[in-house]
Amino acid sequence: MVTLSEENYLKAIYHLAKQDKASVSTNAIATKMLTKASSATDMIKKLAEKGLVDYQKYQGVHLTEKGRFAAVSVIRKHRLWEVFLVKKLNFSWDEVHEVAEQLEHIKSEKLTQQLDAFLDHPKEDPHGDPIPDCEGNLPSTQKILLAQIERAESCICVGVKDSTSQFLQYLDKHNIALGTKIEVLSKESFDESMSINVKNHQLTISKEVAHNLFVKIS
Amino acid sequence: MVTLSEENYLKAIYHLAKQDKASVSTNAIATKMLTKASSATDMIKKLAEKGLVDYQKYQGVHLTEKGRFAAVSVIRKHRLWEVFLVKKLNFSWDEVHEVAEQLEHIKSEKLTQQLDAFLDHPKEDPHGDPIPDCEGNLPSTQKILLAQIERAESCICVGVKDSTSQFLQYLDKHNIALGTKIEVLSKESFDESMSINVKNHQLTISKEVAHNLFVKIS
DNA sequence: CTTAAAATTTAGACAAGACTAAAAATTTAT
DNA sequence: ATAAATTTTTAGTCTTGTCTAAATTTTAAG
Repeated sequence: MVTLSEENYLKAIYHLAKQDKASVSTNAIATKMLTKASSATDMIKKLAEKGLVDYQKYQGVHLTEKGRFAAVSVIRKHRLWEVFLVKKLNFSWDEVHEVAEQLEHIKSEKLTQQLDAFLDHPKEDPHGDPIPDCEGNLPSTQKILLAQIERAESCICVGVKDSTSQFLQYLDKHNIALGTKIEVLSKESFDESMSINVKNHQLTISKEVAHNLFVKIS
Repeated sequence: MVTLSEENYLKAIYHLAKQDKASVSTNAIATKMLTKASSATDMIKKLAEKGLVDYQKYQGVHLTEKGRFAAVSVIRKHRLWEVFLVKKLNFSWDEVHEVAEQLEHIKSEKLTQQLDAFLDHPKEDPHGDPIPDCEGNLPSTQKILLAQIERAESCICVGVKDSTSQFLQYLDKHNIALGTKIEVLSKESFDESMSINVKNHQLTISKEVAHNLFVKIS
């Protein structure tokens, strides 16, 4: 049995590990969990005890296969619930995170399966993040950050990196949603700001925005 | 903020108090919570501290208005989720309790309201129990136990007192569901067993069954 | 290669919720 | 009305997850 707290740590480790394949440091975990390094160390020991992470003192951790599966299972539930909230209960994409953080810990195989079916086996959550299947497989996605586009080119918004409500509401305000076509007009080398066209409106976006929008070339 | 454990105690106290208006004893609470009297005492003190119950040493507890509202709110969520599981996710009425015990603790006003609307403001859960409205009001129900019927008479099943899966599966096996018409043919004074007719099948039910089925006279 | 800085772990403490054993209050029975 | 039985509370302990402060290890700088 994996506790609620353990599930949250596993999720944090999973998200931190995705970036590079190296081991995840105690400090990184503590920062992500908004807790102290000593608390992270304590939890790491419990996770290692249960075979969910590989751990050597002072060397950080790796998820084991068992730990990765547990983490991905929680992420699957989180994203399915987000879809439910938006599609069925009229939540907007900036309101779902907090509630999904609670719902993701509900333990019932049948519930998850039936919810998945009820939603027609969605492939992505409302922020464009892929939903793992029940075996823990994630479809590999071909998305890049808008900031990585260097020349005038057309692309489609397929996801967000930052899903705080501040950022999502900024996107709403400028009519940018998943599937929205974005034409890059120019890029300012001085501050990395970009001039783009969205639905026939020209708009200048900052480096911060460009670094938090995932697109695919269209 | 009311913790998960506190919510469960409040629910227990609410259910125990319904029977008679007298105060609820420490032992009764401990028994219902499958815990020890000393643990119940500890929790009672916390609830009293938070103004959720009135408590005097050795005299048992009463829910305060605040405590009653908190309890009813949890019961409202529990029953709404049960409806969701049966109506939308194809759970049967004997499978919902355990999952609803988890879902009832999710904290989000908006979630509860939207769920209620999504389900078309149901008045009863899948076992015939009334769903409190968002202000904590419960419709008063006019149901009696089948065992209280003394003579040949026709009635309709409107609820169950025991909702363990053993009992619910017994009812399924004999084609008794909410809304099913039950004709009482005779009652045996020796053991309180009853002879009834359900959908043109005659059936003898024990005292135990008759004491756990709610009906209304039709 | 040695030392200073940074990261990590250990030790000891605390709050929530539970338990056991023992003490105190209430209820029941004679 | 008092003794026995039952109920309830208290005292002290345990586990989980957290914290602070101190000690240890690793990393980085010179």
